[in-house]
Amino acid sequence: MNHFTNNHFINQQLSDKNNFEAKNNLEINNTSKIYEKDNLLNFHQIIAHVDMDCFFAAVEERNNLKLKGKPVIIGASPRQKRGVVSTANYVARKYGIHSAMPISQAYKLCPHGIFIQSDYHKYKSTSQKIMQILSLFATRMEPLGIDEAFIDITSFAKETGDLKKAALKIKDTIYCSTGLTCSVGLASSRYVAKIASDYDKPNGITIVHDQKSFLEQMSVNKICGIGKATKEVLNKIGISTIGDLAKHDRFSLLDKFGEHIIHYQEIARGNDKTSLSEEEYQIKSVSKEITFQEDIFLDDCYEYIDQIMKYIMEGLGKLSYKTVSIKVRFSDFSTITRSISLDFLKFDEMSVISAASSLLSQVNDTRKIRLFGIKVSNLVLEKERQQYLDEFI
DNA sequence: TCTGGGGTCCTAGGACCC
DNA sequence: TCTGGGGTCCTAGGACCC
Repeated sequence: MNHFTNNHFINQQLSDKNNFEAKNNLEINNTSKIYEKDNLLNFHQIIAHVDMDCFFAAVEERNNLKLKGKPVIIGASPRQKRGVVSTANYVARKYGIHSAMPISQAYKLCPHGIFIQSDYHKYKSTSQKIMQILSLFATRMEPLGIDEAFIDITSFAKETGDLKKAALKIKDTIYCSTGLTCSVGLASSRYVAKIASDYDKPNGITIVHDQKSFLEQMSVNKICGIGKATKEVLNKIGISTIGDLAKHDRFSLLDKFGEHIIHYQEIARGNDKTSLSEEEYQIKSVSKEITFQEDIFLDDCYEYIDQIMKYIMEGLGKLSYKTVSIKVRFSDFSTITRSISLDFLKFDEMSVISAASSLLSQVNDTRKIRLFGIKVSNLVLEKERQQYLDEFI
């Protein structure tokens, strides 16, 4: 039993890690007491954060039953010198393998593991199916990457009248359609819902009725947006838990971190009232970068421009762009970017190629290079580009 | 240990305009 | 001769997310 189920302002954590079917018979922990004033069902908005469990690895396991029970590691090939782990299933995690770990290290930890190179297109089609299902329950929806999303389920939850049932319905529908499990967090704000979905993984449901007691003892970096760098600075001034951040003097925070820290403090205080965006998601940039197996000379980067462009044009589809950037990472890992905004919106390949070449020619450095990439941004839909052209003519 | 790749958002300084 | 202030765009770098 965890400390939250002992708390008077109870947050429900409902889990069954082994048997998905048994979910339907789940009971709320007997010690739970839900005070009406703290019942999430009575809040003006109910946000669910749905996070697929070890998504890439789970898709591979579903497609190949022979993988069941084995350590599965998705990412670069272990034969490659450079590359990292993208996703490791729970069996692989027992060996100490985790996301972002160098693949060479993962191989040392678990040489008999099943290493699979990630196939983004395969995962993308499953992701689309999941997003479609989620939209059935949502009045508003914000995907976050390929395998998770926030959904506003206020109406659905209130109609159902039971938050646990509502969460189970979402999980069931995804499972029946894709064979994959996910973890769900329910709260009155998106940030708390996100922390909640992470609280009981995999295949869990966490419902937060009282944000304050749920958040108080957690490390500040549980808040999405507070990473390693910010955490270190916060720790130095005596802030280690979300409760500490909530209590800290606002003006001294403003001094050290600037305006944006106030939003984080409001989240820590359980005051985040922002709702999900009504606008449809539109991509803001398309990029492609390559890390070379062996460092190369600056002059050799030109050879890769064509190859990179193919990816970018594919990703752009009907979007026009205005800004072209290049990124160069040297062998010592220091990185520079150079960018240029063109006079007019463009949609052709040649404009990127010539802009990227020209930016590259302006880099004056003799160090060898481990990564080269191109990005286009300031994207505009074809329809809007036409309007823009009409105004000019 | 040796650090991918695809994104988003923020900050800060400078240019430029009114 | 000295020089405000607001707004917007551009560029570079960095933090952070999955």
